[in-house]
Amino acid sequence: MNRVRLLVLNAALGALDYRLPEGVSAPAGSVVIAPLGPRKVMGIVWDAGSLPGDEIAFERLRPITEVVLVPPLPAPLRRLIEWTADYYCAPLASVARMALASGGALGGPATMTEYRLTGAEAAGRLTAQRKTAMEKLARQQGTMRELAALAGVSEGVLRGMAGAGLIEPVSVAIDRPYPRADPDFHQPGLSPEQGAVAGQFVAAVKAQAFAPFLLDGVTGSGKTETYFEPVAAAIRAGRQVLVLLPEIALTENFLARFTARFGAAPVLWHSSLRSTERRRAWRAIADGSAQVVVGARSALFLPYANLGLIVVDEAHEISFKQDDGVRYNARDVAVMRARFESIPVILASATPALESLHMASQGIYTKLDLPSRYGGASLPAVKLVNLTEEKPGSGRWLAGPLVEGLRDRLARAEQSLLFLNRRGYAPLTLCRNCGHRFKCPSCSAWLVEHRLSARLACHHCGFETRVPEACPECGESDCLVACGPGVERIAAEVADLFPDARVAVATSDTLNTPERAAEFIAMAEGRAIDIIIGTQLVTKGFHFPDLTLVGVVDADLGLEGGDLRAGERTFSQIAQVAGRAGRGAKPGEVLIQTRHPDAPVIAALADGDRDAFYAAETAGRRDAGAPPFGRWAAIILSSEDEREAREAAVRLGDVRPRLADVQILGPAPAPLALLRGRYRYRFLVNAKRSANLQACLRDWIAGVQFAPGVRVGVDIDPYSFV
DNA sequence: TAGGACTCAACC
DNA sequence: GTTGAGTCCTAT
Repeated sequence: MNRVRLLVLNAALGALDYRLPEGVSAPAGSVVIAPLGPRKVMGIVWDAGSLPGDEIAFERLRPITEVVLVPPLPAPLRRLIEWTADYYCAPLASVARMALASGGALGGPATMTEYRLTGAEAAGRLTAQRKTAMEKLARQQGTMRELAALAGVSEGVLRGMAGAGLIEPVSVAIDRPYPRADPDFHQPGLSPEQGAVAGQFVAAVKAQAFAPFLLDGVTGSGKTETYFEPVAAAIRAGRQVLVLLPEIALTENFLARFTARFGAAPVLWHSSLRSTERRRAWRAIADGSAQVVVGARSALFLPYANLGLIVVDEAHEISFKQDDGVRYNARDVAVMRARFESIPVILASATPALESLHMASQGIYTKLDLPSRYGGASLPAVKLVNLTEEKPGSGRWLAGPLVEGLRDRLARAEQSLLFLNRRGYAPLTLCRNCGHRFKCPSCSAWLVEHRLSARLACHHCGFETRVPEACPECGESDCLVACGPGVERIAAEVADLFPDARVAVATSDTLNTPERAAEFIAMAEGRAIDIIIGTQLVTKGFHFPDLTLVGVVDADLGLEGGDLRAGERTFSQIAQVAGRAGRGAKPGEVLIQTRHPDAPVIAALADGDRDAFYAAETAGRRDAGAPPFGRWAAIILSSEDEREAREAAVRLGDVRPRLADVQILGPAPAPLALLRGRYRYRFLVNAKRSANLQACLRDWIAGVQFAPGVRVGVDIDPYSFV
């Protein structure tokens, strides 16, 4: 019987049965278009008997409209989708949607227009710009945008040249092949330690079996060069590699190193790809021609035809945890994907997550260490600046020792980096006259002043407004005061202290495109910047040889709020940013400003004693029943109506399961009680490892019928506690 | 009485 | 999630 069960890409529907027209074949994993009521939906043919759903008489089934011409999703990916949906309590369709990149990668035009020189002589005189373009574009072909970049002229100039018949359009297939990576392009000289580790990785790639590794090495120990060897081995074996990076802002430096090693850029995947690039990458990944894919977490669910290795770089990074839509942790899902694909996976980090270290200590992951700093550069000396003794002046945030350190580096023509994980100028603006505080209209959060753009912005929902002249509450003018520091304010302080210093602010606001990031890196490497002031964006990836001083403006900032991983996050963030100092021949120094020099995290940073920190943190987690010893989950109930949200929370609370190994806290208003116009109530669930947490949550929630406006979100292993 | 606001159930 | 049908209400 030609009945197929589809996983319809619609979270509320899930499985629906269809009829396969005569002569049409669609094996499991096939992507199809099917009629649904008056419209069409995309779906995936699922394995017979593995999706629960109603059985409907064959005569009532409607036929599938079309089988999409892409390779069927491979079985290991289908298992991964099932596992992810089950583990994170998410609809199968929402997970499957990530594999299809929301479907946008599938359709679309098959050709695009590129341009090349016609070879025609210019009639009459040639403008200087056209002349340059003619010279630079000899034997080149590309889109207007690409050619404009190559020739260093605007697209307008090129359009003019097209009109004059100097360049001509050519229609090319949109899915041009990517340049081939050459595993032997440039063999690097590895240290004996690196060589030994790389050898184990290469053997694992050749073995083609599930093998999870934890690559533990301090910043500058050459982790990237080391894991490039198994990447090369996979390329040689004709298999694909996925490298996950936490932030796309990091890729600039990574791409340069990759290209130097393999002679070609890898295939990039991230959420802001243009639709044509997305389609091209998706198809190359699905047909196996994309050799190495470098991407953000969303690259994890793509339908690789022939995956041979996964690398998760900076594996401790919390940005691998997705906090909207399907709430999954790409680091953990990467390990599961490697298991389903029967391939090795490498988690690389200088400050591994406690969970990863625990897996290694249990013998589940193989831990490999890269101890010494590659090239012999020494680790920076760390000093604490006690802010309760060394008080910066009023409206100032840099204490004496840090100011002296900056002065010293300026005199020696060396670079400094100031780290403060807070964008904008000031996190709170209030009225001196009436005490009015500027709040976001749709979130329970202050508006952050951004002086560069003269705006007040909400960092949760994107709301922005001009900074008003007068207080909207009392009407008084000239009464608004900025409270607390952001990077822009530190930059102002530095400019005031050292008017001649060349200062750059590096945040997601200022480095918001690859071009701007590249420009910043070029300036920093070219020593056109004396003092870099940045958020977490600057904590990793960058390698500036002349940077010898790192100042942490407020080490206590990340410890506030008291969420589970505050200590671990602070430790890894400051350890990472400290690793930016002294990467060249000159030794580095790190100054950490704090009001709590005795806090375990801060003391461990000062002593450079990672093991002491991990030991203390492990003990704390064990006592709290926190991961890796117990498990946490959060349930967030939200509604645009406060009363509706509260009532839903109370009703769910009334039917809470009473189990010995599951403890339920709440409901309580979430710390962010209002987010994007929705009122939020929260339960926290702490379970022993013996409990079946997901089943417990599913049964619990399924027992309550919620009002239509109420959304129920489950967050397994939450990172954000707001 | 046309049209808007709203609820509800089906979608295979 | 999206859609169309059904219901109720109001402005004209």
